[in-house]
Amino acid sequence: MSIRHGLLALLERGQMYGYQLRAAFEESTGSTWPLNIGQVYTTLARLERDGLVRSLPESEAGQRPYEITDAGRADLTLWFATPISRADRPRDELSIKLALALTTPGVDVRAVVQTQRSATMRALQELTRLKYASDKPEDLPWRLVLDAMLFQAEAEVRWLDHCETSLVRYRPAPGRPTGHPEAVDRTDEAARR
Amino acid sequence: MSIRHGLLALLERGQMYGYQLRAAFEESTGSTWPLNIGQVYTTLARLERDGLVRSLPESEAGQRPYEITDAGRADLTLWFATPISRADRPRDELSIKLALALTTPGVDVRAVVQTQRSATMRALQELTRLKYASDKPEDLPWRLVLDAMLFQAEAEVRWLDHCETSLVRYRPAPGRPTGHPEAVDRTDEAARR
DNA sequence: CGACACATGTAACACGTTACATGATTTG
DNA sequence: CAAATCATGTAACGTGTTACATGTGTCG
Repeated sequence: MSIRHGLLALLERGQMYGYQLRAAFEESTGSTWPLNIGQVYTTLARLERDGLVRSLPESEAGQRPYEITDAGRADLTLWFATPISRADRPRDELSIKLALALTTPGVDVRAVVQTQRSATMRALQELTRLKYASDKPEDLPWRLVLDAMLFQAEAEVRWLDHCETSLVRYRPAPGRPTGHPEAVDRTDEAARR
Repeated sequence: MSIRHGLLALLERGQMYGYQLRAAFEESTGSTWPLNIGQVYTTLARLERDGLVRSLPESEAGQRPYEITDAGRADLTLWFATPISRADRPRDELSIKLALALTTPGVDVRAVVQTQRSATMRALQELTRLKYASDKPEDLPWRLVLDAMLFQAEAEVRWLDHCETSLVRYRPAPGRPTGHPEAVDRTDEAARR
């Protein structure tokens, strides 16, 4: 649903053809999620089928611009007016992974948490670097997208720490022992940082 | 990729058939993301095709259990050992929406932000209620999944506030005026809460 | 008996990615 | 000229959702 409405929003600024739409989309969102061109065309075809856009005659240079229709404008207005609910977001793979790790025999949950934490911390640094060492400091849309990722990564690190803390007191369900009984907690908990 | 590995993890606990797998998956993740049964069967078929699980003869009651193979176990181990990177997560529809709202003519960005903020705050309250008024306080996997959602929702609210702050100083690109010049900021900013 | 939960599957569709085919234009 | 970029499309596949078809077992 994301791209569908994204293209509609871009077309609200004026007529554009596929290649332009991809460039505009990536520019608006800071090239964080590259948009593949094939999907632009298939999405445009679906939008036209649904009456939300209208394709215009191909130009002499072989470009086929599209324009938004009234129905498309209505759809777009609705999109902007409707908040995105938790329910219609994709499953969070990380929390599923952690939840399942807890009940899967032979998995060192703390290792999983720590590996993820390192990766997320690295991502955090890279994002911070991008934020300050960039050539487009004036670009508010881009900065907000970047900030969203920063906020999310920070929350993830906090959650991972929270998981680690919770784990200390966790008595695994019947199965093989984990190799780190709770008597050890103070030692390596303090040593790791 | 999420469910594929999720099913593998569940099968690592022992043989199970489709219906059981769905129940176990939903129980592990707190029924937050209901898993549709059709997908369980198609995913199992793909896993079998790829040699990660093996289907066992149908029982007298018409149940077809599956067991994980060595290849499946290897795949699962790799999954747990590999952190989930920012790159392979789905696009964040909310930040795309906000980014595009900024450059779409006729959109009241502040209204979009505030509507979303209200919705997210409501979700936050509901999650908090669930956390404390639940009949499964002992269930660590479920609690961690819930906490992940709480952390994310909190981060989202902070980000939305951050957006609103950034917006105050934002001078929209050439186009029609927004109707709330910066001279007004102190008034409605204070009145809203 | 009839309704409901259990259980397996299939079909159709939306969305996303990768890869390929095909040309026009620009530029070193 | 050759290579890169611009530009449009299609095919194949993975993943996810909804809906339907089908049958068994249980319980009021």
